[in-house]
Amino acid sequence: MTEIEPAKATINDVASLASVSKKTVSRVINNEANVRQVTRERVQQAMSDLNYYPNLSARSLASKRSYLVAMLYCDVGAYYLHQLQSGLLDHCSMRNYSLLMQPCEGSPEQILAQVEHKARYMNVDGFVLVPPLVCMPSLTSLMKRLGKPYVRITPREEYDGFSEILCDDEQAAFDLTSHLIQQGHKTIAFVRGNPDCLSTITRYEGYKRALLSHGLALDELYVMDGTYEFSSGVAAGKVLLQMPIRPTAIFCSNDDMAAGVLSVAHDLNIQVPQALAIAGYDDSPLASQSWPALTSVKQPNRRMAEVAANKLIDKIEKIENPDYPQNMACQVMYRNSTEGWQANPLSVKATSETV
Amino acid sequence: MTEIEPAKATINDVASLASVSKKTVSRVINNEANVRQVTRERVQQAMSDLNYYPNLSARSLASKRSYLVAMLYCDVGAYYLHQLQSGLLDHCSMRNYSLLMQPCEGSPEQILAQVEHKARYMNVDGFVLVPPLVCMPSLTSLMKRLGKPYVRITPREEYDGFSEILCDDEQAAFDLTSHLIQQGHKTIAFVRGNPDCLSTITRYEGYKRALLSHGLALDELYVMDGTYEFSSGVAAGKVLLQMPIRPTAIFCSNDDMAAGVLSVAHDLNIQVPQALAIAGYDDSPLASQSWPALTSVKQPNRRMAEVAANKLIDKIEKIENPDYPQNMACQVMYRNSTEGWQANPLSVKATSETV
DNA sequence: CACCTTGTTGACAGGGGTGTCATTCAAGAG
DNA sequence: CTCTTGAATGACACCCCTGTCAACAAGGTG
Repeated sequence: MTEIEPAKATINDVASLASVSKKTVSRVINNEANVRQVTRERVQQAMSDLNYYPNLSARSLASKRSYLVAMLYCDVGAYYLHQLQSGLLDHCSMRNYSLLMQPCEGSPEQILAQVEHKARYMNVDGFVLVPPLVCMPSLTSLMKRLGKPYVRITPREEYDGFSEILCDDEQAAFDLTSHLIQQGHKTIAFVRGNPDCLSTITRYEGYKRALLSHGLALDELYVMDGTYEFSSGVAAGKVLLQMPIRPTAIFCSNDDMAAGVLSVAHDLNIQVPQALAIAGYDDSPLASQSWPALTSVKQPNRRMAEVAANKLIDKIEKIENPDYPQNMACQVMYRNSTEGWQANPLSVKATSETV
Repeated sequence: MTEIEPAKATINDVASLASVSKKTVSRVINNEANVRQVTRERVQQAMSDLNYYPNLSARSLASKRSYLVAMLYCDVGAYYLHQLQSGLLDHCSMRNYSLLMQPCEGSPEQILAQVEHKARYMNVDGFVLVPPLVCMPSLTSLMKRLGKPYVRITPREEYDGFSEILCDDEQAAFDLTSHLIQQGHKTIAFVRGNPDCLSTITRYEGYKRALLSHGLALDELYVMDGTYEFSSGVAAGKVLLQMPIRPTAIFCSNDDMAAGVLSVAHDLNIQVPQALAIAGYDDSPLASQSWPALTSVKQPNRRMAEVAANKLIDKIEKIENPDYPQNMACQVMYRNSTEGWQANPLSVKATSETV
C-alpha cells in the first residue's frame, strides 16, 4: 500500500517503442493473422521490454466481451465441485479466460433472477452448467435469450445442440454391479439418489441392466430412495439391514449414502465385507478414508471440466472443433468394502488395505 | 444464441430519460452525496424503467478499479476451501464485488509469478490469503509492492497492520484436550499437522497448555509429526497403537489424520471409544460420517469469510471500521469417538448416534 | 504496362463510464 | 438587499483498447 509502482505501460507506449500503430499492437495481442513476422516480433519485444499488460477493461469495453465464464452450480458436495472448479480454472486460464462461481440456491425463479443479474452485470461470455442444473429447461432458455453459449456437464444425453459433456455413469454402475454378481451376490440392494439429478436415473439403469443381463430379477423391495445425503443412507441402511432376507450387498448411488449404510452395519455388528458388501459412487475422500475403504466409481471430473472449458470457449470464439470425446468413461475403484464377502462365512477376519 | 435481446440501455439513455446529465446518473449509481433526493429518485426510476445495468468494463476503465477480489489458496481440503469460498462469494456479491479463485501451486517463485500475473492482468483490487499462504512473507510484500490491500485468514496473530482475521484454534485445542483429561485419560497422544501451517503450532500449543494446566507432563514420545493427510494419520496410528504403553486417547490436528488413526484402530481390533478415544479437527463431513463419528472442532469458517470480505472491501474503499470481531471462537463438536472410554473396560458395547 | 489480388498497416471513431472543474442555485449572514 | 458559502449539477476530457475502412505495397496476370 505504500511503495510506488512504476506507471503501467499502455498500448500507446508499446506502439511508439515498436514504431507501429496501436492497431498493429492490438493485432499482435490478439494473435491475428496478417502481421509480418518481423513486425510481430518487434512488437512482442516492446511488450516484454515494457512489461506490458493489456488493460482487460478497455479490451472488454471495446470488444464487448468480458473473457469471463461462469460456473453455475448447486451445493452437491464440496469435493465434486472442487474438482470441476479446478479443472475449469486451469483450462480457462490457459485460454486467458477467468472463471466466476455462481451458486444457485432457492426457487427456480430466484435462480433465474440471480443468474440473469450476474450475467448482465458482469457481461459473462458463457456458462458451464453442473448437475442438477443441467436439467432445468428455464435456465437453458435464459441462456438462449441472453444469446450466450453454454455447456452442460451431465451423465445423460438430452439432445441440445452439442452442448453436453457426457460421462458414462450407466456403464460404470453396470460394471460395479456385475462385479458384485460375479462374486456370488444374489441379493443386491440399491439406494437411489436425489430424484432431481439425472445421475440418479443413469446409475439405477446401470444397476438394472447388470441384474437383468446376468439373469437376476429386479426386486423393487431392495431398491430404496435416498437423497444423496448421509442421513438418507442411514435410513436406507436401517431398513435394508433389518429385512427378513438381508441383502448381501448394497450399492449406493453415492459415497455419503454408502457411509451411512456402513455405519448402520457397524452399529448392528454386521461385518463388512465378510457379511455385507457395500459400494458407493463418486470416489470422494470419504470412500478411501472410511473403514473398510469403500469400493466406488471415479468420474473423470477434471477431464470433463477440461473438455467443458475448451468446448465453451470454442463456442464463444466461434471455433469449430468436432474432436471432443463423446462419452467419457468412469473407473470403478475396487476397495475392501466389496472384496472378501463369504457366501457361507466360516472364519471371519478383518482386512484392510490401509495397514 | 438465436433470439434477439433488446439493446442494453447505457448511462446516456438513463440521463436523457431522467433529464439530467450522465454525471448525475453516475453519482446515483455510486451512491455519492450531494444529489437531491428528488433527483436521485427520478434517476432511479429511469434506471429501473430501462432495466439499466452499468457497464462494468467502462466503470473499471474510467475508475481504475476492477471490483474484483482474489482468493489465494493452496489445496488444503475441498471442504474447508468450499466453506471459505461460499462465505466470500456471498459477502463480496452483497457489496457488488466478484471473487476470483487463484490456486497457488509450485515453488514460491512460481506462486509469486502466477499471482503477480493474475493481479496485473485482471487488475485485482484486493486479496484474501488463506492458510498456509498467510505465512509467506514474499507474498505479502508482493501485495505491498502492487499497492493492493489484503486480508489474511489465520489462527495466529502476526502483527501486520490489522490484516488478520483470527480464529482461536489454541483455545479449542485446549478445550478438547481438557475434555479428554476430565474423562480420565492420562496418556493422550497428539498428531501434528503440516509444519508449514500456523495451525499446526496453535493446535499443538492448546494441547500442551491443557496438559500442563491439568498437571500432566508432556511426553514427546506421544507427539507425532503428520502432514494433515490421511496416510500420515495411518502412519502415526501404527506407531502409537503398537507402543508398549498405548495412549488411551489420540488427538489429531485434523479429521483426515484422525480417520487414518481410526482405521488403524479398526485393523488392530481396538474398540473406539471404549478402548481408545480419537478426536480430530475441522469438523469436515468425514468427522460426522465415519464410524464412530469423530469428536472434532468446528471453525467459524463462513463467519471468518464474511469478516474477511467486508474488511477487505472496506480497505479497498478506504472505509474505517474498527468494529470487527478480534479473535473468533471455535466450537468443539463432541461425538461418539470420545464418549464412553472406560478406564477399566468391563463390558464392551458398541454405540452410535447415527442409529 | 495497366489491372487485380492479397497481405500489411494506420487513422480515426467510438465503447460507456468517471474525474476535474466550472457553474448555478438556495439559504443564511451581515 | 448584497454577499458568502456550500450544495447540486453539468460540460468535457479522458480511461485504453478494438472495429471499420482506407491506403499502400508486392506480386501475379493478360
